[in-house]
Amino acid sequence: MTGHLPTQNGLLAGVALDAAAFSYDRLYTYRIPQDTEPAVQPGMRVLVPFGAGNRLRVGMVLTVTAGEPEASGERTVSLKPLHDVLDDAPVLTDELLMLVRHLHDTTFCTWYDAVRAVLPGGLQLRLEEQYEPAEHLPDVTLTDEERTLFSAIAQTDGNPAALRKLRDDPVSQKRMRSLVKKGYLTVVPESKQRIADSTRRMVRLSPEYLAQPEGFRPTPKQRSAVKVLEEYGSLSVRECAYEAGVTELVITNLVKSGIAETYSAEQLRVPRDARVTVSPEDTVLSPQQQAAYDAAAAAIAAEKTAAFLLYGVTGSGKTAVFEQLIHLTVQRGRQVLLLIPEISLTPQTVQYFQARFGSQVAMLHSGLSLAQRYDTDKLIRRGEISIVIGTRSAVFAPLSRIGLIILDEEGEHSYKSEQAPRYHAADVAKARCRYHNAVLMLASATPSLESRYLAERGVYQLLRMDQRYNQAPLPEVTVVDMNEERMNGNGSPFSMTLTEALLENLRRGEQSILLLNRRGYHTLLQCTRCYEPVYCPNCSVPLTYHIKNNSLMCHYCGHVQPPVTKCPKCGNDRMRQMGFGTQKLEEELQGLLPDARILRMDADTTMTRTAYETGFQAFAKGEYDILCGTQMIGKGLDFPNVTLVGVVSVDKALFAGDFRSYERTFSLVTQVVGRGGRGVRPGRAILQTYMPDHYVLQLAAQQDYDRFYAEELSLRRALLYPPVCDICVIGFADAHEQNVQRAAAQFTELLKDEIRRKNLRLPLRVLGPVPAGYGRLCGKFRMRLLMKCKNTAEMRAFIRGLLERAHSERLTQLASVYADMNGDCGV
DNA sequence: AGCACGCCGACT
DNA sequence: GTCGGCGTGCTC
Repeated sequence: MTGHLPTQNGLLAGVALDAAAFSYDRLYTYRIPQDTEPAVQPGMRVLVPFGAGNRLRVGMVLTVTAGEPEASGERTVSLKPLHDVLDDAPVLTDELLMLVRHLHDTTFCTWYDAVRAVLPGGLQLRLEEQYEPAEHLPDVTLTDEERTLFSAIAQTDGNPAALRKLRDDPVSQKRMRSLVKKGYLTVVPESKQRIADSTRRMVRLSPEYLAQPEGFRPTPKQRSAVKVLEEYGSLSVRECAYEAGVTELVITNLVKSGIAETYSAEQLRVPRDARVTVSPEDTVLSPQQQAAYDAAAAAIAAEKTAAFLLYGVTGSGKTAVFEQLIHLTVQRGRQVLLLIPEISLTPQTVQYFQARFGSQVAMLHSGLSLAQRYDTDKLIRRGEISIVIGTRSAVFAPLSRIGLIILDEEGEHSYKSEQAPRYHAADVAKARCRYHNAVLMLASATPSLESRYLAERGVYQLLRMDQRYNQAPLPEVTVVDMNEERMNGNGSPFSMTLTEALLENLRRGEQSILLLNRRGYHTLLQCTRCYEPVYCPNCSVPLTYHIKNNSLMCHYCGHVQPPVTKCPKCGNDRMRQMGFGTQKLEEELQGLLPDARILRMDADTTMTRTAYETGFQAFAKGEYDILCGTQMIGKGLDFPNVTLVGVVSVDKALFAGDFRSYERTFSLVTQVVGRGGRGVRPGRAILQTYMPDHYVLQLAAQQDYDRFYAEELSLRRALLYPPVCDICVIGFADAHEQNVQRAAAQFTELLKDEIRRKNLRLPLRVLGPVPAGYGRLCGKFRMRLLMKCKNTAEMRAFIRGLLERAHSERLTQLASVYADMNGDCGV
């Protein structure tokens, strides 16, 4: 209707803004000035003016379009232009841009949340504001303080360090703002990349010297440096000085006199020295492994998108199948993404694959420093990496020719992000496989109900490996009723059966693994009069006593305090230590078996990854007799000498308040039992419980996944839980309980109203709101509203609408609100 | 989130 | 009469 207005068919950029709140997050359109250099493309970052104050913000260009005449007119005229282009070339590929859209469509995040997830680490920009005296000083009076500050700023003469000092001072910060307002200072934002390429200053003999050494007269010290250079060719300045036994000054002079020259060389902050020591050609697969391999290999060769669920019992040799599929994919000139659930598993997995594929393998996980991540991403982009092994976030690795994506232990909940964007790695992997015509392989000894259900419906092709490699029998499992032990007067955490088995194993020089899902020494400190345990001041969770630092700790928020001697509730001065954790377990065990060499592994002892690695290696080498710890010992590589697995107690995990509690416990027990008996000797497992008849423990003891699946599925059908529907969690959190309750109540009303107003026909059942498992965590009260629904685009749009209305009706001022499709419903 | 606009009470 | 309190609405 305004088409008659003069329009230049300029280019427009759709920009995702950094630091945009959900309520006003959308793609904003900016005019691209005609002479912009370099040419703006999707995937480049830009600086744009935003809001009434035109403050500059970082944004990511997602689209570039020609300004259409009909959409232009008055609107186009008022569009603001881009302020600056921050990248010379796109930092996101078309595929990664597609993933940004996918994340935004499926996970209730802001556009830039999605951008941040796919943006290679280290490329994150920081916006720094520099203050400069204005060119034309306005005629406004200043206070004395302002005048003093202004002349101080003028005196720094643009020296960044001096300016930063002034800027970081809270008192001058306020005055700076008023100086800006009065027009004395202008703000010049500068975007800084946190990590840059690392280079080393290298030195070599100059061509002039090499052509005519006689023409130069080095001093004796210089001569020794020249000797080193003649021997090594080129090396870093520091190394050269060190080798020659001189200071770096000598090298500087050597360069001055024209004998040598320096240049800078790229330095990678990740090791690149992996050697191939094992040929994948030598691997021989069992018939079952071969069958699984053949099915997936056919799809890889056909370069057709396909998804497989590899159900392989513990010890069936899934890794060898992966290895062969990876070998095939790489031979065909395509790349592989191998995802594993935990950082602590990466070193072993990487070692295994580097021994077979050398330095084509790279590791990518959140434990890397920003610099290491940056360098790894650089190598991947350059195409020097064919195989990326990593945890959840590695699913965004900037590979360009993916042929195969493997998710090992696919049911692990670490594959689901608990922060925006709340994506599941498998979902992203599917999107990438579709884009690349690649093969997706989900693998597990205990596939998630969801995956197994999809396999049944033909979405995934099910590949079964139900025989253990080398026909090693599964451990013989004994279930011990701890109620009987108590009645017989055994108050220790170890039943007679387990004690005897441990002794027997020790005598035979064989190794044992003990699982307990409780960290710390005692689980809690309790008053002998009112029985009240000592709680964390931030969370509604009892504190755990740790003997090593003699303090009470909270495993949720990290709170540490000295043990109390008086009950905080009733003032009684007799406190008692209750329950037992891994530390106490270790101590009791040592008392029971004084000669045993015991290794404890849990989140406390393995704070550093190296500790975990060395611990595992030491155990594998036989330096310990018994490994005891929490869930983390349930995974990991084979320990052939382990012939006894003891589950001290997992009862509590069955009632964690989440509809997945049974599934998780089944999976944990099945996996840890499967750790045993992998070598030539048969294994046995002892499962201690106060609920010996509980079917989940019974089925785990029998390693009967199929029956567990059938039982659990009928339960989920009856109660309407995934996989027969989807669950969207709406979470509320705030420091004040009342606010959370009010926000949750208001949201529920709003939801009812929207259902009525929009005449929603989609299947939907609402549960709650209910307080989350523990009322308070990290000082915040939490509540949850569960929406059983179908995860369709229509439903997601409805939920997005709810969130938008919650924001516009200022419900978010009471508490923070988020939506998470198929996220964690419990604790 | 930040900024402007706008509509009311406390002041020179 | 005006300065400034913060409720309301918008951000290409």
